[in-house]
Amino acid sequence: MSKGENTRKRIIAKSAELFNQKGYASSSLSDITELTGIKKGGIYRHFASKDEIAVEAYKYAGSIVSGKIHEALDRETTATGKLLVFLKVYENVVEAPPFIGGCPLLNLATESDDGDPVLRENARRGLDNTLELMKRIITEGVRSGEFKADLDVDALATFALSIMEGGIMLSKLDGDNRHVRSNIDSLTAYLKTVAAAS
Amino acid sequence: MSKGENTRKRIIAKSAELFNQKGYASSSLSDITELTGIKKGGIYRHFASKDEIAVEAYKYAGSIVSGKIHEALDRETTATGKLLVFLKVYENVVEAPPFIGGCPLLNLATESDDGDPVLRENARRGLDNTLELMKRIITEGVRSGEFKADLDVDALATFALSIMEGGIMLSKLDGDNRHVRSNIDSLTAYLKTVAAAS
DNA sequence: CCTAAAAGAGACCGATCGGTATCTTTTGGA
DNA sequence: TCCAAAAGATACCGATCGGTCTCTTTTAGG
Repeated sequence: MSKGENTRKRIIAKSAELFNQKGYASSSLSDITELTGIKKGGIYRHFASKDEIAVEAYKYAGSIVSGKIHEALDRETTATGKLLVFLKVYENVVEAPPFIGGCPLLNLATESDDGDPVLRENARRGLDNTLELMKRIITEGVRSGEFKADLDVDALATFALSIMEGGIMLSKLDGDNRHVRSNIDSLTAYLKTVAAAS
Repeated sequence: MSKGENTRKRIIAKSAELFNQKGYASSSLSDITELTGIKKGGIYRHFASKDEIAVEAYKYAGSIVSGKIHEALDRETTATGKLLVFLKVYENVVEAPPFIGGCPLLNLATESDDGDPVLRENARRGLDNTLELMKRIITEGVRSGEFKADLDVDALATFALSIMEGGIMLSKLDGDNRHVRSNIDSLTAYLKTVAAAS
């Protein structure tokens, strides 16, 4: 890996942490120069605009979180267990989120849903990917007989992701993990009600 | 009401719409002068800082939403019906949210949870008030025998609010109300599982 | 109707914004 | 080892940021 590639990746990594905490609009190029120790001239050799940095930074943050989710997914054998992974990854969101600043999808979505179209499109793709992954898990749960045959797959995916994102928002604002954690229990209870009769 | 008070309220109302859509950091004083037709000199006669405008604007947006929720609450007689009101107020969030830009609590929370402490404190109070209102509704549902006696009141309040906020985020980003709407159905189903046996 | 106080306009402040052009340093392959 | 290309620093750009100061206009009570 060339020096340039290395630098580019360091800029992306540091910017991702910055953006996911302060938000895109509140973060400046000067913040990035401070964090990376690279002056503006050096940064703009690797990126065309602040927007391009933001897009790459978001992809990076998303890939980190996605990686941790997939790791945890591999350790689960049931659809129920796999669905709960999405919440459990954030069960210590206050002190130890999978990526500093919390859920990149939630942060980018709320910042861009009435604004910047290119950032919004990236967020939309992240939402779509996550929902699709959940739906595959749920569909497999139906196929294997773990869930009722007439289960509404889309509705459950939306429900689980909403609970996850909503819980993250509450816990981060409150500074207390209890919201995410109690949502894990509540969703667990709900999943039992959509399980196939045994 | 004096001319000054009137102007102050107009600035707050317009700023609230602006902030709830673009976010606090992305909105400038110049945006406010354009929206209100009042120059900076005039604006700063009524407010000490942009922060003060933001605080008042958030209170205003919150009071509008709160008003609509309470209206709808009065039309419901059961705890189940009242809890669903919080989601139903947002069932057309894409084209017709109770306040333009979506849920002020969600927007302010995600923008301030790693930043501005005074805005964050305001968001925290909004969260607390909403959860308390929900808990009163749930407690009354337990007392009246609508819900199981051993129901975890805090957990259900957290659950319902998470579903509401998460659903709003998904629907706004996706540009489709189906997430909020399917969450209404899912929460309805869940509430039946915590109802007292009949 | 008069006038003092309230309200608002306009011009300006230093700081910082995102971005660029040019010059210097570093890198790594021939 | 040399040297061209890659990488980065420095200095600068116009625009806009939040905020202030002063002057003019409007308002409303006596």
